[in-house]
Amino acid sequence: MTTTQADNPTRGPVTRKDVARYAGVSTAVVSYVVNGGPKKVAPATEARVQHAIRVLGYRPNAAARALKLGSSETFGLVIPDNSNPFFARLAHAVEDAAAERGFALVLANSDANLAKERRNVRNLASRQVDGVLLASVLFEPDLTDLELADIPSVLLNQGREAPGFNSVGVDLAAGARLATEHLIGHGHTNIAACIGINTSEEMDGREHGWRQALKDAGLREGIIVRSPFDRPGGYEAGRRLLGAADRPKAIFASSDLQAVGLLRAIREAGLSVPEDVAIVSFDGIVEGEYTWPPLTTVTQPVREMADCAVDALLAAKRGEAPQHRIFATTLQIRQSCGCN
Amino acid sequence: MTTTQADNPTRGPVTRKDVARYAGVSTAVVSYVVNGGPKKVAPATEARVQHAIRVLGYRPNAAARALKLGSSETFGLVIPDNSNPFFARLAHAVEDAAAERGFALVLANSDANLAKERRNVRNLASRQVDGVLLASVLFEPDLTDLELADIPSVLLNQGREAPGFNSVGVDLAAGARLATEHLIGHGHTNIAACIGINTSEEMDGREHGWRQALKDAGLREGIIVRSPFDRPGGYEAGRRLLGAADRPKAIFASSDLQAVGLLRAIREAGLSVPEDVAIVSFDGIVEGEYTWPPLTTVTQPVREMADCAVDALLAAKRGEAPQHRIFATTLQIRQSCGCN
DNA sequence: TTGAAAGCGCTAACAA
DNA sequence: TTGTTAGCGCTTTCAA
Repeated sequence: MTTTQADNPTRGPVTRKDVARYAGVSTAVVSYVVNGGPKKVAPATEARVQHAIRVLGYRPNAAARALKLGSSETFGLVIPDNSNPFFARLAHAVEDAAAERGFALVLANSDANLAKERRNVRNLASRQVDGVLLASVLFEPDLTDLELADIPSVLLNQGREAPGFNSVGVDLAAGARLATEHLIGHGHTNIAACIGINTSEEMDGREHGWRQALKDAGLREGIIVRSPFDRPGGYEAGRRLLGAADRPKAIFASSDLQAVGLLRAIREAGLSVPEDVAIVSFDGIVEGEYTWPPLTTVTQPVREMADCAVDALLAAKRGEAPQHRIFATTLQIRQSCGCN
Repeated sequence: MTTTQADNPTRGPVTRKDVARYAGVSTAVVSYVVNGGPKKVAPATEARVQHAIRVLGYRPNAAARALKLGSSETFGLVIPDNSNPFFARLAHAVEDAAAERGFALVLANSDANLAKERRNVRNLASRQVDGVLLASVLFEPDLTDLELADIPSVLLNQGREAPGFNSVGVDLAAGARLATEHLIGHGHTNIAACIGINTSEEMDGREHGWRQALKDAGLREGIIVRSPFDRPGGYEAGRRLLGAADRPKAIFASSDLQAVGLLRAIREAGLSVPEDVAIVSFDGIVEGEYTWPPLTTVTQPVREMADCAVDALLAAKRGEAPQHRIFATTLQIRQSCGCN
C-alpha cells in the first residue's frame, strides 16, 4: 500500500499539524526542521519529517508566518511606468537584488500620476511589505504616508537629499556636465538642452550641469526646451528646436528616450546626426545601442543603485540611520555625438 | 488636551483591539466598519470607530487577514525578462488589470532560465499568492509545480493549448500570415524569416504562418534563420541573412526586437529598408514607432490579454473550468514594409 | 445593533 | 532532543 493523498484525512491544505501527525512528532519539531532551527533535531527525526513533508506535499503558509514574524519578506516598488525602458531595467535590477536577499517584490506603476502614486504607497503599506522603494514622479514625493506607515522606505532615482529618508540617486549635474563637455570637446558652441518636465519648482540637476558646463567653457547659453521624458516628448522638443531661429548644432537630452524622439524629428527634417546636429543623452538604456546613429549617453549604474537601495531598506529594518547615496555616472561614447 | 499617539498605550503597531478600546466598542464592530460588513453598525458607533481609526493611525494587518481568509489578494507574475519591452508592457498591463480587481502583483523574472522559472513559481506558491500568471520561456513549462501548489494559474503568451490549464495567447500563425502576405502584396517573392529560438521541439506558430503564406501564394520557401528573440539575435540573424548567396529582399521577423537588430545589420551593410530589404515584424512595441524606418508590425492586444488572464484566474478561484483564449492580431502598417 | 470567542497556521519560549 | 502552548491580528458565527 503506497502512501498517497488519502493519508491526509483533513483534506484541503496540508498544515504543519498534518505533517507532525504523519511523522509522529510535535508541530514544534516540524518547525525546527523547516526553519533549520532554533533547536536541533535528531537526524533520524529530521528524515522522518522531511519524508512526511514530501509525501503530504506540505507547503508552509506564508501568511501565518508573516503574521507571527511581523514580516512578509516582501518589498514594494513604486515606479512611474514599467513600460519605460529605464524603469523596466531598474525594476528588474531591484527584483534581482531583492530576490538575492530572500525578498519578493510587489510592483506598482503610478503612471506619472500623483494620486495613483499615493494610492500605491498606501496600498503597499497596508499589505505590510517590509519596505518600499519609491521612484517618484515628484521631486518631493509625499512622504507622510510612508512616515505614518512606519515602514522603511528608500527614494530611488532621487538626486536631492530628503532629510530623514533613505535615498539613492545619481549625480545628475555631474552627468550632464560630462555630456555637455563632451559636446564642447567636439567643438560645438551652440548647444541646446532638451530637459524633462517634473513637478518640482526646482531646477533639474541635469539642467544645472548643462548650464554650468557652458558657463565654465565661456559659451553663451543655448536654447532650452522642456518636454516630457518620453519619446513623444523628445520628438516634440526636436521640432521646436529645429524650428528655432538659431538652430542648435548640438543637443543635450535629459533622457535616452527623448533622444530617440529627437532622432526622429531630425530625420524627418531631412537632417542627419551627428553631421547637422550632434546629440548626447542620459540614462544608458539598451535601445540607445541600436538607434541610428547609436546614442552617446550618460549611463547610470542601475544594478549598483538597486543593490544599494535594497541594502538601505535592510539597514533601516535594523534601525540604522537613513543614508543618502549618490552614484557617479559614466559617459558611454557611441556615435550620436560625432565620435566614431 | 488633544488626542495624540500617546493615547496608544501599547506602543508599536496599532491593532484592531486598540481601536476597539479607544472607541469603546468590541473588536467585532471595528471589523464591521472596516470591511463594511457583514453586520450593520449604527451611524453614531461607526463615526466613533472611524474617528478612533484616524486618531490612532490604525492600519489593518494584511497578513492576519490573509491568514484568516486564506487569500492575500495577490497574484504572481513570472516573465522571462522585464527589460524586454514586450514583457514590460505585458507586466504593466497585468498590473493594471490586477489592481483594478483589488489584487497586487508580485513580479518575478526568470531570465530565460528554466531553473529560475521553477524557483520563481515555487516561491510564489509558498507565498500563497492567489494565482500565478506565467509567461514561460518554454513552450511546455513545467506545470507540475503549479498543479501541486493547487493554486490557480494561467499561461500567458501561449499559443498552444495545455489541457487542464488556463491559457491566453495570440494566434501566432495567423499573425505571421498577415505579415507575410503583406510582404507578398508588395510584390516580394524572396521572403526570409528570422525566427526566435525557443526550447520546444515544436515549430513556432510564426514559422508555420510564414511557411503557409508562402506556400499558398505559390512562392518558393525563403531562407530561415533562427536566433534569440532580442536585438542581438536580430542583428546576428541579419548578418547571416545578408551574407547568404541568395540575399532575401524581404524578411519576416518573429519579434520587433529582432527587427531592430536587423535594421542595424542592414544599415551597417550599407543597405536600406525598405528599398533593399523590406521588413515586417511581430509584437507591436512602442520602440518600433521610432526606428528608422518605423516598423510595420503585427500587434498583440496586450491589455485585452492581460484582462482576460486575470479574469481567468478569478474564474479558476471560483472553481470554473480552465479556458483557452486565443486573440487575434492586427497588422500595424508603417514603413519598413515599403508602404509610406 | 453589539459582543464574546473560536480559530486560521505558524514560531518560539518554556517545560520535560 | 522533543513536546506543550500562548499568542500574532483578524473574521465571523453565535448569542445577547
